[in-house]
Amino acid sequence: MRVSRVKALENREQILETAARLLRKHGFEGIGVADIMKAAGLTHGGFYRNFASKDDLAVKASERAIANTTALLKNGLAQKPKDPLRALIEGYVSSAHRDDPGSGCILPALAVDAARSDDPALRAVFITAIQGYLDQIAKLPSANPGAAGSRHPAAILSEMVGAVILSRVIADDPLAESLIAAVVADIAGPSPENKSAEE
Amino acid sequence: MRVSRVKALENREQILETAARLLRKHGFEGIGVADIMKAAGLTHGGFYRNFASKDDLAVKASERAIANTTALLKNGLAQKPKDPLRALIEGYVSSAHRDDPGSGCILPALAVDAARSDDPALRAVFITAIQGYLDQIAKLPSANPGAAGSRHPAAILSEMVGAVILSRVIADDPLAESLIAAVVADIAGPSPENKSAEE
DNA sequence: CATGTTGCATGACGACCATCATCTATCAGA
DNA sequence: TCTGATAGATGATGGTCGTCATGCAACATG
Repeated sequence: MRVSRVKALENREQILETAARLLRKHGFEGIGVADIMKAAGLTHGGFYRNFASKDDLAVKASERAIANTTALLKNGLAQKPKDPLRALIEGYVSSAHRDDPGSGCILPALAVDAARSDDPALRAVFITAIQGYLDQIAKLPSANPGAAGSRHPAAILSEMVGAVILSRVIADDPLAESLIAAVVADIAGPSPENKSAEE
Repeated sequence: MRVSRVKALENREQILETAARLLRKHGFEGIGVADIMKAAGLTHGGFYRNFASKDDLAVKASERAIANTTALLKNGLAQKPKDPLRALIEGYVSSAHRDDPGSGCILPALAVDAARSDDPALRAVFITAIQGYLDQIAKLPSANPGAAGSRHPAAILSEMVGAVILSRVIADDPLAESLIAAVVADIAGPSPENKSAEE
């Protein structure tokens, strides 16, 4: 079953995108090569012509996932230049992000799996991702020049990641919504529409 | 190979403690029943006389892990009644906790695995654990009655959990230490010994 | 148009896994 | 002391997994 070169490239793309989604959803050990290939519309046979191993796929798919979400992030922030920190947090710490790990940030989805791995290449990908987030947050104009002061980017990122993970555990429990609301307010301050009621 | 009743109880305890440690270290899918039993000094044969399934063990071992760490927590806090929030954070967001997931809090270790699970019993255990932490934090005398104000417990817990997870990813990188320091200072304020240099 | 090349399907292999059946040696109660 | 009960060892089973060998059909080059 040979296929044209452009089709072969499309297939590889499809494998990468599918893997990026399924690995985030099920974890590195929660889904197998055969299932990923099947979801990509192929059989498991051609896998090792595209990737050296499942670990190799994990690295490439993680890089792809990061690239996709950072692109989304930049687009989202560019459209809301007024309060970028709030825009970031409201998108990140949200029920939509909680309910769709397959197309969300890799940190709440896979950081724990990466921490358990002893593959240096995989860890490097995640370290770079963390650094990227920290740099992005540091560049954000401090949205809270007042009482709360401007916090260290590592503190903000930790809170974002932890909030998404905890909200995924409690998921359908009403507690999840209040947790999300509390964290958004904690980082970005009280929501603008309620601001007049403050002080 | 029958064994006395007290010995049988000891064995069950040993399985639980070993499982609580190894599951936190490797994740629910990262270690098997046979390896847990071997580490507990037994063979895999007697497992199903003690537990209904591996999922059942995951529930019981998670409960055990929570009981152990909350006991440690209460002891630690009782010995430092001056600034309990700081004591909590300095113990939780620390390189010691980062480097030993096997005897640490289950939330950074296993919450992601629990979120992926569809076992209601397992999820219930983790929801209870989160609630317990939130209640404990809420009861803590607000250590920052000043500028930073008293934050929502969910915000503090999210930051704690996220910080430990991220620090485990970057582990040996020097970035890990600065992340820990930044988060501790963010939650508990500047460390007391440096306090005179503040303001 | 001819032919060597190659992407992918089929299928198999060995390792590992959760689970269970069976056996046996020892304990606990009479 | 005798005997039924049982904790745990041994071993097997069916399933899943990552990985690879082989074969084929279609492409790209001449």
